[in-house]
Amino acid sequence: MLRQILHVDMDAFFVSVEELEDPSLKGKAVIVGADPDGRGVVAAASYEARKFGVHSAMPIGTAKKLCPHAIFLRGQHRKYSEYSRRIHQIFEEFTPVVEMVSIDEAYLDFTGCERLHGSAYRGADRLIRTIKERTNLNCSIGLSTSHLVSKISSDQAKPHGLLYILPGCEARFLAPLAIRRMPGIGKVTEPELLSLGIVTIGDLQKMGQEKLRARFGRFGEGLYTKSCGLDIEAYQYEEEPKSISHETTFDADINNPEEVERTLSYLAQLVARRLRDHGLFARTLGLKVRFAPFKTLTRDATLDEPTNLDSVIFSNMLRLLSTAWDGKQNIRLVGVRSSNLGRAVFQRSLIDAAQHEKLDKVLQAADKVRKKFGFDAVQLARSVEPDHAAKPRKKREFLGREN
DNA sequence: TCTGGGGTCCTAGGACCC
DNA sequence: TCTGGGGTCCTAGGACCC
Repeated sequence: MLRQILHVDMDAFFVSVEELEDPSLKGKAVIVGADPDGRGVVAAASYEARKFGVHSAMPIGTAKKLCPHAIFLRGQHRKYSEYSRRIHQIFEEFTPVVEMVSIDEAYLDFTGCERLHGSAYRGADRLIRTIKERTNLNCSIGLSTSHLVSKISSDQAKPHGLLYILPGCEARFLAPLAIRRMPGIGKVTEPELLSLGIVTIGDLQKMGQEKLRARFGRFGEGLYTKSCGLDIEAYQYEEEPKSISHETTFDADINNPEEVERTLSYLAQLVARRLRDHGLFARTLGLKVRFAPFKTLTRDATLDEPTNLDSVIFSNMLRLLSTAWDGKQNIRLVGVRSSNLGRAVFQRSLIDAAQHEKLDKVLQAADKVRKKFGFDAVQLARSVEPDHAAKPRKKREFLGREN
């Protein structure tokens, strides 16, 4: 049976939600992202703003220069999640096989749904109209026999379009497209390929599997397979995270050890709480430091006993920090990462057991208070500033990019 | 242009083991 | 007394995605 895979992508999702909340924004240059006078990036731009060259991931200062008259918004992640949930519900009315890949994007498998929808094409058309009727949001859909081709064709269909690639026409559809359209080819690989005279996906097809493998190894082999429109493998849905991390960029570069430590303490607590929320323990802890000139380094430590305790994570961060920083260079960003995650109950030494049990109870109580009053209601002593705010200099709204 | 934050996956070298 | 081969784990860095 021919597979029928849809890739559904919301059009300018963050901006469109903002327009629903405030219709006066419609048709204007709107940019959702960081503080335009601070250091950050664009999360989403309206089509009007894009005419000035603004796009997501661009430094926000650059966007302001290109489009000074734009309306700059910080973004309301809760609202976006709410709409995302509603859209997800609509998807599930169309097929049981739904994979949300991000807040505004999903794969739907329509294989064998003819009795429900007629052709997959008609089903996709009805889905676009249903989403519009029920949420007043536009989306674009790519439809084909593979995830990869549908993903690329939804991009080509934007805005508010539906593109159906007939079975057997995948390679022909891809051939004229620029290599940058291919997921996995980014700002580093693109120039590398261009320098070899590879400009379009068709050039990849022509080069052939052997040559690409010789030049790029396994990555090249994958490139060839993808250029022909074949999925490398089925998408598997991971419900369990592989890592949990938090990081923060300072308003201004700093070299004050107390402030660095206070921030690490705060981040360690964020990570630890999320581990406990998931019922997970981390065996590997990582520190990330970005210095003022954007040079980034990481330091890892693997523990004998997995942990989800604030204090254990924090003390390891201090240890790693001492190996990474001489106190002289200015620091731009610090991050705390936990990985090697597992659920397994581990053995503690008997002497520690009672102490750990006490600590666990305290932490559970803290998590409860936080659920009620917000994360900042309870803090490790180390992350509280001597005289005022109980958090690092800056607390940001979520600003994940939408595409 | 002066570059966020949350992730995933890949590579490569060294330690260590048999 | 100039040297193995395979497997696994760990660390560091980097590309890429949304």
